This record gives sequence, structure tokens and C-alpha cells, in this order.
Amino acid sequence: MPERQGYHHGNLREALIGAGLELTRTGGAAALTLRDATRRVGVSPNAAYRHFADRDSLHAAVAEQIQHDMAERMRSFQPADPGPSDGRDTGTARARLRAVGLGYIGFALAEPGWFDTAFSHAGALADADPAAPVAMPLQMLTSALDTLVDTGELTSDSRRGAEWPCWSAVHGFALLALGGPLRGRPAHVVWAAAERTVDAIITGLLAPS
Amino acid sequence: MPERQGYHHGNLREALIGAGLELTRTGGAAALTLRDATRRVGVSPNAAYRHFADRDSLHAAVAEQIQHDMAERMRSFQPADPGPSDGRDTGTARARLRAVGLGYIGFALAEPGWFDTAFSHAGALADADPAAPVAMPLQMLTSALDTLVDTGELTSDSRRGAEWPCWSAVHGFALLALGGPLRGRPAHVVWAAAERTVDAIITGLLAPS
DNA sequence: TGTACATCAGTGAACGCGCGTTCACTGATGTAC
DNA sequence: TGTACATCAGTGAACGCGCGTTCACTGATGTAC
Repeated sequence: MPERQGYHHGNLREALIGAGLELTRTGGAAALTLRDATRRVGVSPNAAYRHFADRDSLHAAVAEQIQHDMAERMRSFQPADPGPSDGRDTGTARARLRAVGLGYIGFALAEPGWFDTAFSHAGALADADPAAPVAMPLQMLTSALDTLVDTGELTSDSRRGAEWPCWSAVHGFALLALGGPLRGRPAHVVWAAAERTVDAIITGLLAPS
Repeated sequence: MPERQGYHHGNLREALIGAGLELTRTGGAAALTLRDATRRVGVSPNAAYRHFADRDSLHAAVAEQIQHDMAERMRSFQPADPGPSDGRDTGTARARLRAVGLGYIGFALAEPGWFDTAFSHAGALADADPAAPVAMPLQMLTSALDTLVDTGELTSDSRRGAEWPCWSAVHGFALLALGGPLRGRPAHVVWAAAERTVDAIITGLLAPS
């Protein structure tokens, strides 16, 4: 796999992130080691220190890339845009939120190693910068909730903190499906449970309290 | 800390589990090592192999103990039993489910290391025996849902698979509160979000679909 | 009641492993004159 | 256009760490006669 000609790699930083993606895809966050990444690129272990301060810094870069890809994949779950409407497009707003939730779960089921990596880093970073980690997927959730306020389905009072119920449900489901008792069940069973979970939390969120 | 007189410890198995509880309480699942547990008990590392096949076996024993304690603690969240009623005790049944959810989250917030240990083991075991891990807390959920069927608040059609939305919401919330962006927020803020999450998922579950 | 002996529960030393990280270094690159 | 030299991006060897686990062992215990 290591293929280089000269002494200088030329693109080592990107190459290490790429190797990190390969490693974490199969083995999750724990599989990301400096030695393994450099080995895979065909470079000596300490070469990484030209581009990353330490192991955790590489982890952060890989996690960021994953979050980017995850948001991309989540977007593919969105229903087709029906074009400009009157701004009170009630069914569509709800469908958007639903698609965000199912997209989140869908990514986790499709790429468990990456999902683990993205989130384990989010946890690690939470001290430093509460906003940055898992920023992109969270941003999609935020925006979907805002739309529900626009359409009048969610009062702006209820809007505050509405992220937590939604995120909790899909995040918990993803973990239970990957590592808990749902693991190994037929895909259609798992997916039906995912849909039910997403629908339940949305219904509960929009119900008048 | 190591205090023994004779050559034989006499109760090494229990002592190692106890040491495992101390270690995981602070450091989570990752802090549970054979060497550290034996060191803490004042015994040579390989002595553990008289009582546990390997490190994972100790982990399993510790996790089981935690699950037991967790169920105990969750029970303290239950509303006082109003005594025998007519079996259609609608508000109470819902309150029971709510208490199960909040108890789950409450334990996780109070004992993050243990929560991590109990669940990381659940994941590891899922292949072998899907029912055993986190058995006791899950059993409380199951029973609370059954009661809702008894009171007629949940149809037996909806009962099937109702565990997943509930468990997902509380499990996800616990993780986001411990390792995600909610970490470090004031306790009352976190708890309000927890209540809202639990209430939303219950409302969504009981709403006619 | 005393003794032989099997069994059990520990010890001490060592193994190999892979990791992150640091040290002093050298080869390649590009810029100034 | 050619050359001196600073700078950058790699190398190779080694460090200490703590882990799980295995080996051959020995001290303590309890049971049969």
C-alpha cells in the first residue's frame, strides 16, 4: 500500500487523515493510532509530528472530516424540495425533521466505525468548544426545528432546548442498534424501530404540553 | 489499602469485584484492569486467574453488580405505591414509566463511570446473550410498559417494540449529558431537559398513530 | 489424636506487545544574490 | 545561470510505559485413615 517516490511525501497531512478514515471505518475510534496511520502511508512514525501536535490532534482532524461526510449523507435523506411555497408548509417541515433523524441513524448504521469516531471525539472536545463537535449534523437539526417554528407547528417557547429530545432519541437509538440488543436483528426490523422512535419523539415534541 | 494477614485471601473474588467497582466509578470501563484491581487488593496480578478466566470475565462480573445497583437506585425514583386500585390506574401507570426513564438518566448522571461500564459491557456481550446485559433496568422498563397495556393506555399492538423508543431516548440523553454539549451545564438545566425528553417520548408513544 | 497427602490459592519473575513520544540526524527544496 | 544557505520534511533508533498472560513454584488447608 505505501507508494511514494521521493523523500518528501508532499501531501502527508491529507494522507494521514485518509489513513485515519480507513482505520476508523473498520475499527472505530480505538483503531486510530499514529503508528498505524503512518505505517499505512509508508512513512516513519514521527513524521506525523510535522503535521499534528499529537495523536489527539489527528483524531480531531479525522473526526471533522467524518462529520462533514455525515452531514452530506444525511442530506440525501431529505425529501425533494417542493419549491417555494407559502411558508406554512406544514407537512414538509415535519418531514424534514424526520429525515434529519433518520439520516442520523442511517449514517450510524451504515458506518458504525465512523459514527463512533465522530462521537467519541465530540465527547472529548466538549470541554474546549461545546459548539464545534458534531457541528454539521447538529446544524441540520437546528435548522429543521427552526422551520417548524416558521410554519407555526412549534411555538418559539417550545423551540428552546428542543434539540435535546430529538438528538437524544436518535443518538440513543443508533447506539442501541449498533452495540445493544438490537444488534444483529434483520435490517427491516431495525429500521422499523428507528422510524417508530423518530416519529414518537417528533409527535411528543409537537404535542401541546 | 492492601490489608491481609495470611497467605490465603479468603474472599478474593468478591474483593476483586469491589476493587473493580472503585476503579470504574472514577475512570469508567477503561480503568478496569486486572493489574490495577489485584494491586488494590494487595495480591499478585496472576492471582486473579484463580477466580476469573480473563480480564473480560472480571469486567462482566463488575458490570453485573453495577446493573444490580442501578436497578436499585432506579427503584427509588418510583412514586409511592398508592395501594391496590381498580387496575385502570391511568395516571399512575404513566408516572411509573416516567420514573423509570428519569431513574435511568438519574443514575447515569450520578455515576457516569459505572454507567459507562455497565453499558460498554452490554455492547460487548450482545453477541453472546442479547437478553442478559442491562437486564435489570430493562426489566423495569418492560414491566412499566406492560402496566400501560393493563390500564388501556397502550394497545397491545403498540406494545410490541415499545422498548426501543423509550430506551433510545433516555440512553441517548444520558450520553449527551455526560459527554456531549450538555456537559457542564447547570444541573437544573440538564434535569429540565431530561424531563422534557422523557415526557416527549412517552407522549409520542401513547399518542394515537 | 496424629499424621500423610491431595488439593487449593496464592507467589515471583518473566514474556511479548504496541503504543506515544523524543532525540539527534539528513535529504530535499526554494530563495537571494 | 549558478551557487550559498536557510528552511522544511522527512529518517532511524530508542525511551519508558503498562498491559494481559504464562511459567514453574510454594504455602496453607482439610480430609482419610
